[in-house]
Amino acid sequence: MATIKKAPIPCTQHNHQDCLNNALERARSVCKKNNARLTPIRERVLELIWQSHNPLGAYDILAKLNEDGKNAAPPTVYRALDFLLAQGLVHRISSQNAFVGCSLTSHPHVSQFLLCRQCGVAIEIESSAVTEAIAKNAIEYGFKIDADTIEISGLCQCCQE
Amino acid sequence: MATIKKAPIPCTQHNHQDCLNNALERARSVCKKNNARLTPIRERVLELIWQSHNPLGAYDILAKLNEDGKNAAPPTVYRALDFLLAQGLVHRISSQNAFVGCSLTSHPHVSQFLLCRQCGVAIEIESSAVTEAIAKNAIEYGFKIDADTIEISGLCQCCQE
DNA sequence: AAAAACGATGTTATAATATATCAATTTTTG
DNA sequence: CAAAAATTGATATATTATAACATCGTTTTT
Repeated sequence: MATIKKAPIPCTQHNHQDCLNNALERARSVCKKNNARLTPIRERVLELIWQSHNPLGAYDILAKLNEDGKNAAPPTVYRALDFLLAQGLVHRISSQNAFVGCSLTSHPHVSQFLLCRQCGVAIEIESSAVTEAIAKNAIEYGFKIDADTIEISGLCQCCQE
Repeated sequence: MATIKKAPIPCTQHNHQDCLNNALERARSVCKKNNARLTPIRERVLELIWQSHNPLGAYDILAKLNEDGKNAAPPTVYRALDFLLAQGLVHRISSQNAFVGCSLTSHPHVSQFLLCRQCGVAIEIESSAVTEAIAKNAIEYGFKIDADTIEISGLCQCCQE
């Protein structure tokens, strides 16, 4: 029954509860389709990551997880992250050793982000022009691409005042 | 007196001594121009990084450095790396927590690599099409770019047999 | 040339990120 | 239900990176 609409620009005012709900709903649907188990821990980790559009470190996730009264250890978080990464539900932001929810429904192997160095927001983009330009270049070198990882740092719209 | 010629494709057979010599010579020239001091430690670290076209971890560099009989500590290496990064002489490969020599003479703020998951080679590319496609996308989001970081993983030509 | 200022390095300790290993438990499968 | 497989718990440790302060050397100023 969900209406298709353009996702909001993360760094601008928006109803973030919608982002969270969409992400969780999509996670359930993806896992069902892949016959993968979205266990309570995994769902909780995804929910924590989606508290904002800013990448979150594994140990920050761990701390938030343990605010519930649990006493989880690092492997708990990293295993949940591995699962979510494999399902294409989160992305790893290498330049920050942190993790952010995937905003897109397609191309799970492509990861293209604009990262604000001020407020920390991660804006996921989906540029076929970029993907194609890279593919073209790879061909020149006889290189066979598995995965794109693109992390562009700078200042988001809101942080340019 | 150096003849301008196209750099070899790193994963293919080539006279690597030339790569090393070019890199060191360029380092001296860049540092002179920037009025920066290419001290013995810094030059040695750069030399170690240029032992191959594969990104090298900080602690691997440290180990090689200490093979000379020294007993350096991590900060020694990280400080040298910070310097070399600032001079645009090496790049950080975030997805590997490793460092590789810069093969190009221009655009020190742009970092575009094809990374072979088999042999580990890092092929630095310089695609204005990619850069422009990203710039165009950033404009859509009102995003002001500081630095591109592009790390494409896959299989290099030599590893596709 | 002596003193001061600055940059580079040495040294120790520790922070931050990530994984290996094995045991216990839960879920699924036959 | 029993066996197999997947998930989680728990402990230890590996890997990557930085903070803080002391020392040394070079350059600049007087």
